[in-house]
Amino acid sequence: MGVSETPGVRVRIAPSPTGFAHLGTASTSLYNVLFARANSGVFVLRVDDTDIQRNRDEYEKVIYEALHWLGLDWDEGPDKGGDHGPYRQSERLDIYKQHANRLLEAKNAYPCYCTAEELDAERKQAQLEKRAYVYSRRCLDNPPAGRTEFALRFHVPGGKVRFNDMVRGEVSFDSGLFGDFIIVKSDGYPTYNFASPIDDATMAITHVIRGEEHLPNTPYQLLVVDALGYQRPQAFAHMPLILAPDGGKLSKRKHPEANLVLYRDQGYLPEAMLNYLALLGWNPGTEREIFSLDELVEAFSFDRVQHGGARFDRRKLDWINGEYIRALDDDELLARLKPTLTELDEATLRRAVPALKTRMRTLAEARPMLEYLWTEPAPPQLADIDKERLKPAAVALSLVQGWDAMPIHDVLAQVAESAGLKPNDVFMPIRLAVTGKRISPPIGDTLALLPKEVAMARITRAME
RNA sequence: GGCCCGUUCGUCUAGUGGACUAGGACGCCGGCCUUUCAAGCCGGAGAUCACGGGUUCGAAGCCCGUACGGGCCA
Repeated sequence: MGVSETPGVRVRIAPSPTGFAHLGTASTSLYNVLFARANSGVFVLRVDDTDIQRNRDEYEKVIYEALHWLGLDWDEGPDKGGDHGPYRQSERLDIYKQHANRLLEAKNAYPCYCTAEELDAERKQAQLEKRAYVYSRRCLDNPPAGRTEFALRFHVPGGKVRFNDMVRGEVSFDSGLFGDFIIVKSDGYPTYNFASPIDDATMAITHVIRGEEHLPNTPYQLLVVDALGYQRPQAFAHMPLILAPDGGKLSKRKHPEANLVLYRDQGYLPEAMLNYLALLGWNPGTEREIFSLDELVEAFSFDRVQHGGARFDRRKLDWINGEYIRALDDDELLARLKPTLTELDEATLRRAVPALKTRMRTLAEARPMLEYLWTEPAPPQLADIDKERLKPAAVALSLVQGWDAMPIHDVLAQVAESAGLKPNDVFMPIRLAVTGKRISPPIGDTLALLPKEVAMARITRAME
């Protein structure tokens, strides 16, 4: 599309391994990958694990697994290595310490001995006086003596902080409103707004593409970068949040459906998922809706990204997923279905695929459709008239040449016609007899997928 | 509470001052097709463009305010 490449692009995601992989992580990763690929850049995975004390490895793997499922692979990361490691924040504590010392020496930071209670009091006082709270700078001007426990505060120089956002254009904040913020907590751990810009700078990240929730953090991080004498990223892109159906942020706690692998387990195709995620907050400016990853790389641009959050709509996802399933060729669909239907032999499944294809929005919907093939259904309660209708059908079926969908269907259609009935008057009792359900594949397929003896036995049983 | 972001059919969105009697998609409703369910095709309902001022010959689109929603900080 004539979009010129930016050389040397390096982008990153920095997920926290705090449980399951979140939809937002998938979405952010996707946009990073799109940008990296369009610019022949490098995609870095960094693990933001400074807050986590337990089970780090496991949660990290959960994220890897989810991203691999989507086909969003990274070039550098804890598991892959690279020239800008280490890629876990927990392994970079020395780096943060060095940088903190630099700021301390340059008087861009100072120790703060205030207790939580004192700070709280300051804040309440400000609220009482109805003015915006900023730290009093007591520990800069006149630190209390005799205390040993301290945090490190950044000495905010004041003035406007401006930066370029590829989604929103130039953004500016007044740093006079910030107050001196904490960069190292009293336990020695860096805060997010300290660690993150250091990582980005030392990892030579050129473009920071992340969720809109980080927009207010950006000026703090830029202040740190400037004070350290690093180059700022060339640009940021703050992507709209994925909202829950109720309009709030999709949170891990309140919304179990934020869990990415759930969608895999429920039978969504990764390529459909990516397609839908891309459309949440972005549009191509045309009426086209279906895009492969490669096509997204081609079509995507930040200036067509929405500024407000977008609600996650499962129904639209369902539709897109159905489109992808229908577009799969039979062999491919078979391969995707196989792992979820271990009860069935491959030959049977292969025969079922064509009939299933237009009937599924998710892979998981194949199961209730085919369950009768390995589970004997309870004998149906048929009305007497239906039992009567089964009799000529059973006779005709027993005489059928070749147990295949087409001849079976034709024979049953004849039975109905010669009895002066609508096809469904005959088909439905058979469907019920054989599957125990009102919904099943087309009648010929429903029968042909079962061995003839089994099908006949179920029909006979239903007539009793 | 402060700062920031946003507000067009139920949802995702098109729209960058006249082509807007506001377009598309999902969903919904109806019809056709049909063997149930789907798929497919055709049609329909659905948005006083959050509200109030202003600028302009002309505003969904620009400016100001209000309301509401969301995010961040504590």
